[in-house]
Amino acid sequence: MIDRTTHLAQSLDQAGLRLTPQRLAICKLLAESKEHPTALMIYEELKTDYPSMSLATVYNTLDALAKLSVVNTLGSVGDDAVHYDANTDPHINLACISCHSVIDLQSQHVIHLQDEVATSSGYQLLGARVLYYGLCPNCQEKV
Amino acid sequence: MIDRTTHLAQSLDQAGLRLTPQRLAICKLLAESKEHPTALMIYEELKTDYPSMSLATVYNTLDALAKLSVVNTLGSVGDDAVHYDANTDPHINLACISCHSVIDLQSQHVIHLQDEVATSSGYQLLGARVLYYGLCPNCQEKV
DNA sequence: AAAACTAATTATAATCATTCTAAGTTTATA
DNA sequence: TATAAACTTAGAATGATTATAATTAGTTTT
Repeated sequence: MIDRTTHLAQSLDQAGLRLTPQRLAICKLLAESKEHPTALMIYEELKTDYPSMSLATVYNTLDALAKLSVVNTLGSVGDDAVHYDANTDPHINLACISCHSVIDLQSQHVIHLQDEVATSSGYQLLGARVLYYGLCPNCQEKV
Repeated sequence: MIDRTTHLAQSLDQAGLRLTPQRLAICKLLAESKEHPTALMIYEELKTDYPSMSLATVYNTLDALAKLSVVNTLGSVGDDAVHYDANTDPHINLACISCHSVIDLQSQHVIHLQDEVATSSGYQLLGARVLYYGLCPNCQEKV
């Protein structure tokens, strides 16, 4: 079982892209994060270790990873910024439109779903965005 | 079986919002469209009948409908613009990242999925975004 | 192991979807 | 009819993302 950081890095490598320290750091952060970060969030977190890092590099790397279908783009969650998910196994994302958190949810149904779409649609599938949104338990209390 | 345009209009009405001609036109277009339009697409289409229509009104109305959970926001489909879906019955959206078209797909699994998330997540669900993306049969040929 | 070439990064500027603001219109109400 | 509240409009502002140009790093050639 190959770890997720390696998987992302290998994908870049196999696509003929260089494994620069910046790219590796982005892969690592994205692979280990559970919070489905935006480009800006990644940039902010890496600033400490890579003070010269440019936001453009983050966007470029995320684009490359998305094109290689090893990360999914979840789109905005009420905060006008694209969130990314390095977990491309079939699963559900649950977003809170109040605190903008995103969590994962396992489900058998979503695995069947993916199979179904892949075989019956005629599309060459490159990614998925299975996201339900609403108020998380925490934010429901605040109302 | 109430028709979809009426449903959208009633939702605005019941929320205490006025049913202006602009809002009604937006509801109608959105309800009858099969192409999951963006704000700009709606604006362009309504320009002929409503030359004074402002893009801001389109955005405002879409926001209101989304907040009322009677339309879902699909996010971008490779074109950097948010697409909207007035069909909130559980179903799948299939997007082509090349021609930016979006079609619907029925599935039993997605109905179960919605039930499962609603009952087991603890979230107060307000909408869904079940979208698979890839290349449509048409665009596969072009490659 | 320097020269020549290519790829990647950076800083900054440009773009463009979306949101905000202020002014003017329409509708509802007294 | 006056008054206020809700809406629409046009245009300005915002801010995420993308493009550009210059610099740096890596690779290949000789």
